[in-house]
Amino acid sequence: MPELPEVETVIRQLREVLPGERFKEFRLYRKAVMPDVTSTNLRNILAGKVVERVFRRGKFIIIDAGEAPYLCIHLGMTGRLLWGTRSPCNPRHLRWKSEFQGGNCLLLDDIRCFSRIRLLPIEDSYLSKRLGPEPLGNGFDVDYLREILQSSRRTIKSLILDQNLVCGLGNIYANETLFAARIHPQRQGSDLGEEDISRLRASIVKTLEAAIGRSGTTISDFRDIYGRPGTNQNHLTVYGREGEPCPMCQTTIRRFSLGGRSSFFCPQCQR
DNA sequence: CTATAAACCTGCTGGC
DNA sequence: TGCCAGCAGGTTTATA
Repeated sequence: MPELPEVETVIRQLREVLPGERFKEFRLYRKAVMPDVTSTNLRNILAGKVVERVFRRGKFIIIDAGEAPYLCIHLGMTGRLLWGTRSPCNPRHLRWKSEFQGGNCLLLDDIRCFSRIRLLPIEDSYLSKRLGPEPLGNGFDVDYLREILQSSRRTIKSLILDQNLVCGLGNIYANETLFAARIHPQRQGSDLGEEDISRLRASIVKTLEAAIGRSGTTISDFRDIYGRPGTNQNHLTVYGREGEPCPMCQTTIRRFSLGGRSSFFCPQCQR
């Protein structure tokens, strides 16, 4: 579910409510979502600390409470972070909860339990070194993109999905972006020319920014912190549209499997 | 180096 | 109506 635009939607809302909140108690209902620390341990480390800042790195949500390790949350496929003034009666698949002094709550609701919550040392090596640059940040320019593409024989789709190379794209936006750039998902990285690279970069930025402007894509599971869906699903060009006409040329959109994931493309527009 | 499959989970849909 | 196969926004690890 949550790719960069959905996570961005969530952190922008968290920024409105979390700073100033003081951690009090934690509940863990499914060990798998927080494998490295117990809730008792988490309380010992964070209780009494005040949230200072919330930010995003790729698809990770990071809560900074000052002189403490970062609370780092990844929503996996079906994770939702829900905000409540008290414990809401009905999060269907409650896996984890953080209670704040004063009665506010942050809940993790996740059907499939692929979400992960961890404590990370400030300046964690994974976030700073292993994860690629932000596609909407300064490091993601044409020179960088050319550098990572021209030396690789991998398909362009697997390259832009690789979080170590550029972070935040998932299957929906990889498909949408390649359509916008008129590039076939199976093209080899090293095969792309200067025009392709430049169009690809612009398409990634444009596609992600448009989706953020629409508060993310809700196929079925994504919700913001108040439980509301996004609207970008009404603007998808190829994802989930096998058999339908291409919005540009009316050619029938096709689907095939690449790296175990569905790829949608227009055989006319994308070469 | 690159690609594929499986594993981790649950729920929904479509075909028979 | 009921059952089962297949599929789903992600990531990591193993295998070829």
